[in-house]
Amino acid sequence: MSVIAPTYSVFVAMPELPEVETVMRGMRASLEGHRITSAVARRPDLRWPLPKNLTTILNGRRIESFRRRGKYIFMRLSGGMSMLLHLGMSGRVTLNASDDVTLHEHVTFTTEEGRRFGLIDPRRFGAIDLVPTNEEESHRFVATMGPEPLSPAFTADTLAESLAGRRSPIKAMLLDQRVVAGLGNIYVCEALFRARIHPATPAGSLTKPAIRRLVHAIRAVLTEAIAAGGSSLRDYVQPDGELGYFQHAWRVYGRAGQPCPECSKGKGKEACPGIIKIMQSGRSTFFCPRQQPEPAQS
DNA sequence: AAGCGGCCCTGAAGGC
DNA sequence: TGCCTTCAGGGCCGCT
Repeated sequence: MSVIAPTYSVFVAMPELPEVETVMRGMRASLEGHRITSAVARRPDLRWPLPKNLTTILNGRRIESFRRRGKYIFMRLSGGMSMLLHLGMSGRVTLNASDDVTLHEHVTFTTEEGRRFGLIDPRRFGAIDLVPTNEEESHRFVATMGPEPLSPAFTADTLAESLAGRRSPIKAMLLDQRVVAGLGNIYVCEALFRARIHPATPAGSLTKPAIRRLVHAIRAVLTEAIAAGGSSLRDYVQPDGELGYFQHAWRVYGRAGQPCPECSKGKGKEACPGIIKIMQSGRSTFFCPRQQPEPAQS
């Protein structure tokens, strides 16, 4: 008999790559090798209709492994089937929680080994689908997705190629999952700040040094956030959920009106107006106008 | 065809 | 206190 960890839930406010990675690691630690003995779907759809035979197909299968692609989690099952999971905006996973069904807990399954998995998603922007394991990469959710930002395939050269000729603001381009996988509003803001790039810069006008800084900044912020989320998951065993601790490391996101953490360090900080918020394509963008000046017009 | 706005959904937060 | 409006955003859809 295996040791069952204390009850906990994995909560993330806005699941981007690091949060999805954290959730996937929690699922792997709790569920890998287990056999599903019951599955329940309490509504027919999330963002899209659930597979009609979802619970029937899950039932009896062994959970063999997990992997992440962008913001999607693949749970590979015995018999050559994979379940895709997207947490949308408000997705939360409970593992080994109580038998009580939580509000907005749309899907639940339990394992022979005594684990209970629950997917809670109030806004229902999340998704679940099934796909044969050998066809994972051609599933419509991931087929057109760009490179994993932490993989060797994501380089200044490949990013420059994607951005060439594009007049959209770099902020919008980085949110496009076809350009690079897994980034959302928070980490795009953070990466642009670290790379000292104005979010409205036309993507195709970025210089190669700027693109190199951007690739480095994206890798750094994601790596740090995964480390923080991981430690949060490892240490965190309360039932009611809490943000991973990386939220405290945000330098610009959600900090409108506050001093810029970079400008505050150096001379001339009185010339910095602090972090400001603008709207781009209906999304909020946070940046420092002094660290990230508007690009020179040419 | 690139680019952009609208839409889905619920809960939190702010205004009066 | 309570009701109302606004905002949050991932990703798809449709219009230009």
